[in-house]
This record gives sequence, C-alpha cells and structure tokens, in this order.
Amino acid sequence: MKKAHTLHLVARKVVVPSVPFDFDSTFHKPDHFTSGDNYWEPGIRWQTCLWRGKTLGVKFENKGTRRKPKMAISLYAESKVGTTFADSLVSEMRYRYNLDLDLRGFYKIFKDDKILGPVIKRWKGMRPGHPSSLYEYLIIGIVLQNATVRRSIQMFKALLEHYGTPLKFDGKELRCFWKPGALGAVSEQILRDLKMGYRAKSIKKTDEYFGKKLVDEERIRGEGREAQMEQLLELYGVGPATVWYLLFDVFHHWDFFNHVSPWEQKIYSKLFFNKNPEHPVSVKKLLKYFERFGAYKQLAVHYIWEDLWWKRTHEHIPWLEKEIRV
DNA sequence: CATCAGGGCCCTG
DNA sequence: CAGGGCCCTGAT
Repeated sequence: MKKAHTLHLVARKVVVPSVPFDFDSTFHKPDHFTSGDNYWEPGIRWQTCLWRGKTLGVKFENKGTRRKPKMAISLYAESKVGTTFADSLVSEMRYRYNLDLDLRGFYKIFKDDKILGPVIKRWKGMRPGHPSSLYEYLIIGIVLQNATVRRSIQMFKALLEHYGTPLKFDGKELRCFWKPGALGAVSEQILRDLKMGYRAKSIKKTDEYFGKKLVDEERIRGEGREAQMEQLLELYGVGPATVWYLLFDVFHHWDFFNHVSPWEQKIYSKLFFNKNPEHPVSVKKLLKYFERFGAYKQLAVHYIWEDLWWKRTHEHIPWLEKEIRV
C-alpha cells in the first residue's frame, strides 16, 4: 500500500460568493456517494485536487451566512506554491462550484411554483456543481454506465485505491485522482481484474487520449453547447447519457434536458406523478413536463433531486431505497 | 441452482 | 438504424 504524502498549509484565501449562498448544499451533494477523495461535515468540506500537476488538499470553510456569504479556502501542498498558482486554483473552484452564479432570475420565476417554491425556500443559495475536471468526470461517468450505485462505487474505489495518491492534511487522509495518462502502463486486463468489465477499454482510451493532451477543457468551456456536445460524443465511451451529465455538471448548462436514465425515470415518475416504479411515466412525458421550467429546467430538477437526497439523510424512504441499491 | 436485467455504448449487419 | 454483446452483481 502506498504511503500517504503529508501536506502542509501553504495558502489561505477568503472568497465571497454571490448572494444568496448556501454552503452545505453547495459543497455536499448526498447523491454523490463518498469514495475516499472528500469528506464533509456541516460548515466544512475537505477534498483532494489534482491541479496543474500538483496533488493538493483543499479545505472549504463556511464563514458567513446565506445573506452575507463568506468562506475560506485553505490549500495544502507538499511544498510552497506561488500566489499565481493559489489564485488559479481558487478561480477554478469558483467555476466548478458556481460560486458566482446569479440565481435571482430563477428564484423570481419559480418562488411561488407549487412544486419548486417550497424546495427553493429550503435550499435557497444552493449551487449546482461538481468537483471534477473533465478527465476525472469521464472516468466517473464510465464507471456509472450500466451499473447500479453499489457497483459504481466499488469500481471507483478500486481505481482510486490502486492509482490514486493518498494525501494527509488537516487531520484527514484522502486519496487524490491520478494524472491523465498515468494508466498508460496499466493493461486492459489489469483493469478487468479490478472488475471494470468491458468499461476497461473506455477507461484505457480516455486515459490515453487525455494523457496526450488531445483535449483542451478550457477551450471547450468557451464553446457553445452544440459544439461541446459534438466533441464530447466523439470521445470513446461517451454516449447520450454521459454527455447529458457532462453538460450539466462540467459545462454548467442549466437549460438542457434530453435524457432520462431508467432509474431516474422511476424516481421522477414517483416525484412528479406519484407513479410507482412498476408503472413509470414515459421518458417523453417526463421531458415534456420539465418544459414548464423553461430555461432553468435542468437546474429546477437538480433542486428537486437534491431535496429528495437530503430528505433521505434523515428519513427512511423505502421506495427510493429499492431503486438505488447502494 | 439458473436466468436475467441493469445510471450505456460500440459495433455489426 | 435496430439490436446483440458485454463485465459483474443482486433479484427472482
């Protein structure tokens, strides 16, 4: 087993997110299952981050309130980092967690909506977002494919345990993602032995492609949705389901909703139509229903989705347990 | 015990 | 452009 690298506090920055801001629902998504690269408790999130080739520990702390947001970002590294580096990391986090997102338009339209209104009230200030780079998200997306939650977690943990770097910082020991290309010496068979199944090929190809720096995430961010979609679909192992996740989580499109996977279909059917999983509402009908949320349809469903998962953290929901199979 | 579908995608015909 | 095959796992 690899020995953990000990990191030291090298920078600390204060960040003021846009108003309103809810720290916990932004930095902890109960449906993003724990995998050993992050840890959350109310008011604090620890995570690892591979940024510009460095393996880092990052700690986010809530130092404000919904209406007067303020937070601290502490950076832990093996050796000193420059101001430019620290600033670039903070700016990346602002992007990934949507800390500057203006939600006022969304709230204004839907604050009195029968379904969304109460949810908005509960989660006012929650941002969508995802901690991963495009490469990292693709690996996660691949292990999500055609697998139940439990199996996906098992696959991701196996990868992180074998190829991730253990980091020790601020009393936590968490694993950091490997560099794109790091799986070059790992054969497809080895990945199969880690029970990746046929996904092994996609993981290999993705790693090889990103290792050669054939994808410029920054550049793709600057492009329009259609162009982004086209390029993402060209990647081996990426189809409609994965692209739909990517466009929301990595590229922050709130208005795009064209795909519903089978388990989500069952959950939406219950949530929006009170239909049991044995008789789910058709995908077509669900998509049509989401049209009511207009330019915010994906964001709206995210709010309702997260509301459900938070509910699950303090309440047993039998029909949901049956669907997710953690 | 055997069989089968699943948070999809690729590839073949 | 429809559908078979794929890894593994848990449900039946």
